[in-house]
Amino acid sequence: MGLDDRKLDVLRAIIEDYVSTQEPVGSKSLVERHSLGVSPATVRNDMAVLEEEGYIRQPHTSAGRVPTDAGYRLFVDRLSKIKPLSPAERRAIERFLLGAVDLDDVVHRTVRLLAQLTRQVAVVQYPSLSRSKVRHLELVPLSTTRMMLVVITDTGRVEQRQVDIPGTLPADDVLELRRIINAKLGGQPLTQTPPLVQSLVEEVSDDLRPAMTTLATVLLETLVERHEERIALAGTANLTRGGMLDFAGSIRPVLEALEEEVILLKLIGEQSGSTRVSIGDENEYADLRATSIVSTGYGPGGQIVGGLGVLGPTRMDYPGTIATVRAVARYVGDLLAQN
Amino acid sequence: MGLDDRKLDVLRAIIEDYVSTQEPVGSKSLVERHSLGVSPATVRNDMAVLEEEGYIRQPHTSAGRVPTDAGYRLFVDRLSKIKPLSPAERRAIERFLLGAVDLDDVVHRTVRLLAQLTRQVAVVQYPSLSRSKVRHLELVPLSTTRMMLVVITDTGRVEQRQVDIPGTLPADDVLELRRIINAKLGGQPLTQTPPLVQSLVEEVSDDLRPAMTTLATVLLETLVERHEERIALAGTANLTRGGMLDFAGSIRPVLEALEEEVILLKLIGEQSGSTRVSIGDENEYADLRATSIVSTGYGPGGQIVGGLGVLGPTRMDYPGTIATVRAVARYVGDLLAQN
DNA sequence: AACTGGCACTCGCGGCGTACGAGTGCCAGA
DNA sequence: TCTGGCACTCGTACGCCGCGAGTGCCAGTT
Repeated sequence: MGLDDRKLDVLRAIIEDYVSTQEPVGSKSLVERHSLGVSPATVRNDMAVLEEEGYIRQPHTSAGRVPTDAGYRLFVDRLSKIKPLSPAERRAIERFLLGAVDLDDVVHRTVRLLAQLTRQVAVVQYPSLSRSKVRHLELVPLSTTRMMLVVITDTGRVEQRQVDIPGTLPADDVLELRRIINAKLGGQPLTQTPPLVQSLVEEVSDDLRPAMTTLATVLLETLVERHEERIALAGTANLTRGGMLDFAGSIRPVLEALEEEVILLKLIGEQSGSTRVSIGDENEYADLRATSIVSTGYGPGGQIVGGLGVLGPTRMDYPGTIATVRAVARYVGDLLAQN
Repeated sequence: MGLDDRKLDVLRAIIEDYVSTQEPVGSKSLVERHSLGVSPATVRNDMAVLEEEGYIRQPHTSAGRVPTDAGYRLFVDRLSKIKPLSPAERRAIERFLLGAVDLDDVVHRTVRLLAQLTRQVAVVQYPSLSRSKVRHLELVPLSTTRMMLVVITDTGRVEQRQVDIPGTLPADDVLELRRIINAKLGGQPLTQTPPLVQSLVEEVSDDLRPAMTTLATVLLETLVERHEERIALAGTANLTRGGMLDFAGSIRPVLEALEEEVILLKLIGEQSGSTRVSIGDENEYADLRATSIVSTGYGPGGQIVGGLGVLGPTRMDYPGTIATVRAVARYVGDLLAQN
């Protein structure tokens, strides 16, 4: 038993045909469309073995074969070569991302670009605060008892919160608070800030203490506890491609899952540098068991600050999608490095 | 001819039944479910008239009647009373919106709340910059040749852009620029800023002029030209309710339209105070001809700073939806007034 | 031992004809 | 002006059947 080279060729051919036609593929059409050098009967024997091993299956007795999740997995791991991008695609990426003016813009352009190139649903995580460093903190007085706290990170993210100060605070004190906070937190990774924020309170004179205590609380909330991560989404309309033949007739659960930021973050968030492919069942969310996710990390230089990826039916063009996702991630990383 | 009261009652009954069952309604079941006090035959005559007048139609000869867009329009304008919200709904709104910490949070909570209550797709426009006043402008030096420009509006929006300054700029000059800009623009409606921004350049000494010119350009771009408006969206999964019987079998064009911010803005953006209902054909976008939009403006006090609304199949519960949209808008306005 | 051609078998799909029944329009009578 | 009755329409569900793609198996060839 085991799988010799020809059986693997057959599997690859089945997957390629099925991905492009979306119809179960039979032994006869296989030999017609690929130069396998053997007869349909031989292919049938190979198919029987592949089915026994769980890489393909028959939707019904008198139909052709369809890849299983395990089949796609084998294909992705060992049978497919990453397609190089066409020059047209490279140009599209550059043109699309060029001219982005701020982080929001970069993220939005990226997610739309990904959706358009892969014709799948695209997801981009904003640079994670936990991978960012504090570049600057600003305190803007809004009234005598209220100010705005603005945190700017080295990845370009800007978070802001309004803070009610107990008692009033002269302008000089505001400057002093700002100086102290920046001296302590500036340049520090956000993951390191909690102990530093705690210690802030001890650094100020007694009369500034109440204000600093309030600020410290808000800082911790803003930077660590709350909506720490953000997500951008595009291309949901692509779910309806292929006449809804994928997704067992209902894209509802998929749309619902896509509205849950928590789920999306688990899927594409905070990646390592390598590309990850999650196929069908491998996914931990039952609602997404009919989908595959291709995701990777991105960031300036070799550093990873966030994740991005696409989600589509298990029947997807893995080599092409993987290539596109990687290329886009690299371009975005370069773009961030320039700032 | 003309429509006497009973005919209008019949139309109302048809719409109510059709909205709840999603099936063409016949004369017999109508008299069974409503106390119209007449026989099916009479209802049939009324139906014939209503059909002639274009308020209802038959999908096919041997089927019941279905409301037309004109029928819904008449219903909304003259036949329906706004449903008062249930206490449970009021409580849900309060609970959901309470505890929002900043504008982003308010908008996100609002849009999810709307989607949940109406079981439709919800859209919320961020407070429009064109309806906002400048509360404060901040210049944050990031390096010797680059700074960040932060604009804070009275509606809580914070826009920021990085600016490359020609030549270097001492800290004192930065403060001076900030002072001048704030003096000129602070408290001004953003719509009034373009001429003011122009005049900024003339107000500074020669050595600050290049920097101020650059800043003025970026200010104009940020405040007026670029992505001026933002949108939040939720509940797209609700489009698939009712087994895709609405939308003529494909929700694809609807999803595509929802990804176009420009379209959404036209639909729900910058409203007057009154609630607007756009039914089916009335909509100018062909892709949305199977949908209705209920939208209204919101803002602190009597002022309108943005729009919000929901989008669903023409077969929707108009009285309930209108009531919910209005109630949510009022709560959000109150919330904004508190800041 | 591996491959091939041939053959009988399976079974999903599409087309067709039929019975059913919900719903209608019309008309004569109250 | 409303009502009951009646003939008519027509979309849908159902059952039947033939087609054909595709299979598994086997005997024969290399």
